[in-house]
Amino acid sequence: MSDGKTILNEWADAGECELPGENATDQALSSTLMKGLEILALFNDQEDRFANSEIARRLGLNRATVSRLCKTLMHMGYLRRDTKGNFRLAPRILGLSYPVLAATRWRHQLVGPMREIAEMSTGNVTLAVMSGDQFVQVQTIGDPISFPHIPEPGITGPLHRSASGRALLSLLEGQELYDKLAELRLRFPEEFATHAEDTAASIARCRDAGFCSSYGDWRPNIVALSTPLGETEDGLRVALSCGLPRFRAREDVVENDLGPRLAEAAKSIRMMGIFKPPYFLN
Amino acid sequence: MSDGKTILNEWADAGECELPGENATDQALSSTLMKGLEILALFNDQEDRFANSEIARRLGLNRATVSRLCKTLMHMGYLRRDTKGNFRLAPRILGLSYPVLAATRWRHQLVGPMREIAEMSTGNVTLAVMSGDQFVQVQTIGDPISFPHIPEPGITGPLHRSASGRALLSLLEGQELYDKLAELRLRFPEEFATHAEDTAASIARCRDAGFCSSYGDWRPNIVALSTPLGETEDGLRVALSCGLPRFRAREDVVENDLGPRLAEAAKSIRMMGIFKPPYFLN
DNA sequence: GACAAGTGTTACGATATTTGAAACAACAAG
DNA sequence: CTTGTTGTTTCAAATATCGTAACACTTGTC
Repeated sequence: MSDGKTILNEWADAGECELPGENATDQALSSTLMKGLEILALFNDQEDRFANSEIARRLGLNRATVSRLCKTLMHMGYLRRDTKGNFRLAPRILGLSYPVLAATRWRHQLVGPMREIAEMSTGNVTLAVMSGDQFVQVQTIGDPISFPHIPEPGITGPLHRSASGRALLSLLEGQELYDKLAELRLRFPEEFATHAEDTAASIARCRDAGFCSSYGDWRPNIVALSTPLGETEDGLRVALSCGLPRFRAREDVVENDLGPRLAEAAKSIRMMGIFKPPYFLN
Repeated sequence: MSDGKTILNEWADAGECELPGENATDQALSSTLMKGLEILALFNDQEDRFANSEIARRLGLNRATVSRLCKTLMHMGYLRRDTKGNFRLAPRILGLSYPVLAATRWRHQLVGPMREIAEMSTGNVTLAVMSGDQFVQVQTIGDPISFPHIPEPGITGPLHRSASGRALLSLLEGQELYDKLAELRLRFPEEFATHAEDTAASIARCRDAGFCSSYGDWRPNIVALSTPLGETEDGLRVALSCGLPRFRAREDVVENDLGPRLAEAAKSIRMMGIFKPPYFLN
């Protein structure tokens, strides 16, 4: 409780943060590179193809500019054209990810425990790491059929509006937490305010009970549980989460059975010595 | 046999291809975007961190330029700094890949058959697609421990110097094959010549016997078998491959037992109707 | 068939972005 | 305290990028 209040105070302080210089076109950043990356980031699981003009419209760019950038991206092998002339991501883009996957070998050791949790909860189980103002799933266990989205490494979501994200936030302390919250507030002003209390409560819950829950905060029909695992030696913050379709998740079961069991599983995973434990666990 | 000769002839023709205009700085390509992407592509499973000056040295760029590009990449969330100040890929880069994974749902249907092959062969089994002048693994089954590299989606390799790549090449016919070979020859002039005969033989083998084999052509200590599956509706060419440590792979077993079995498995996978079958299977 | 509206690409000149040199601070090694 | 790194920033010069315009195509309508 008092933890929650403390956080909310830090929160309020985070109101006065660096507005100056941010909205002006940062002359130290390469705008061309940004545009190219923004094109790649446009694609998602719902929209896997784009016409040139559609890209131009969404990013507010000239058609000619998009044409040249896409040509470059194709030349580099990250974009392809399908039979109808639309742009698609080329499989080669997976090659950029591989070094990250290869660097996180500890994932493989957690597959066993994750499977157990998946069976116990009859849900999806995921491993997420913090990356900037998002979490990124790096390992998933689950049935691709029973869910609307396909559980795969690479799914990203908001830190402040999801169980995984909040468990990750609970791993931060002091200045670092302060900075991250300021960043989030800056990036999503309205959303941040809406979810501030829930986020604070979830962070406190992670510290006190070892897990937090979210009822559709991110994906409307998914109830999620998450527990902070800790930090790897190379500085990645990791959380373990579990997702259930809403209709199958009774609140009292989630809070009094599943949650504690997930926290328990996290505890035994921490015994493996992969992670530097959260600061609040002595 | 005659097929192999035909290919070799096409090969020879491929000698006279567009040298002009290629080496000059293509004014239609965005150089800044290319530099940024080259920075990201620098990382691999062996080298997962770089100092600013090291990047500058490898890409022949000014330190100041690299500083600005990396700042941009960090701003976009694809690069991070570790505690020692080195640049690393940020997990968020996985997010770029997810749309590709989500678009290839058929992968999941093949996990079962792939498991069977893995048990049968006691090796790694992978699903690879063609992307530009490389193959990219999109699904892997196997033991991360028994191999020097970690089997994961995102591993890329050469088309002309690997079993997977050659099986993929065997899916091309006519002009398309011609063009692809020309592209490969242009990009790897010396390597291409060295492996030309093996590549031609492997492509012929895929047509005749339904599989091809490679004894360390790509990874020195790995013997690989591969079979072409076909083409998906959205134009991705797919091959199914199997890798074994060399010491465990007796050549006669590979050629007379494992190979035919892999080809057989491919045949039954093709019955699932996911792929447009190779042109040479009427 | 002819027309109109839309798309994607290529020139080309103007302009704005990027570039490299130089200076700086930080740091490590001698 | 040097000396040699490294990473960042500034600034003017230069170059690469941008938008306009024109082109060839496609698509759909009448």
